[in-house]
Amino acid sequence: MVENDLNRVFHALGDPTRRAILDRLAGGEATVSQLSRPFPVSFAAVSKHLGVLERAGLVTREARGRERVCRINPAALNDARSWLEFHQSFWTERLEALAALVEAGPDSPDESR
Amino acid sequence: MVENDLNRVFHALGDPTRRAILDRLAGGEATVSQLSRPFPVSFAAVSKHLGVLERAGLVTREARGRERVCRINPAALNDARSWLEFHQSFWTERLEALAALVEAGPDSPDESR
DNA sequence: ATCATTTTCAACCATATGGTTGAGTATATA
DNA sequence: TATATACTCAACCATATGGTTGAAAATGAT
Repeated sequence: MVENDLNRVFHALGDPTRRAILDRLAGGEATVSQLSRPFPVSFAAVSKHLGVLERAGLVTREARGRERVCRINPAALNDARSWLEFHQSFWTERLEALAALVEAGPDSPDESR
Repeated sequence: MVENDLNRVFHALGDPTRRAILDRLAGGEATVSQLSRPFPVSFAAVSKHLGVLERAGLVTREARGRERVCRINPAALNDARSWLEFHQSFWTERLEALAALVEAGPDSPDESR
């Protein structure tokens, strides 16, 4: 299920409007109309984006009267960040290993096969 | 341009096959056919995925004879990780602020209005 | 009760996406 | 030279995506 979540999270983050919505939400909660105001797309489009973000777990919508208050839920970013960090740490390790090899001496610089 | 890169990187990471390719590549470089072997899609499909990953800067393809050697380039993950960490650190700060408020005393626990 | 506001939903459209197959190109091998 | 291998490219297909507009539903205000 983490797999599926990662799909949804990364896919949600792949759209600039949705990232902008999250940026805005980082400044505090907001209603759908407050959120949609600065964007050059229709109200309904923003509502759809919020649906995508909500399904990815990145945003929660809570009814308050006739409004929906949206909040960011950065906990959903954890899996994505873990994934990225795993790959980056792998890279760091490899670079360090390479540097160690290079420093150890130019005798066996190539062990790629 | 970072914007555009983020679009491409997050979009590329949104597909499970592409993440699996990166996972595989984390184990070391591989040719396109080596990469495509374990996947239940056609050779051409994997080649396309590699194109997406390459355009996102996540993978490099280098010709070696008739083969293409693919390598992961985790440096491209930097922007994505920065973006995620910004939003998470924001969140952490807010949580800490909330915790501080709660500890400070139950007199003004609700300032959400 | 009526009207306005906020939001979602449904239908629709153009384009993007991920997949296929088949042809084409370049390199290795017989 | 002929043939097999590794790969990309082009054309095509089904579905997903992001956008629109126009109801519809629920709540607030008069």
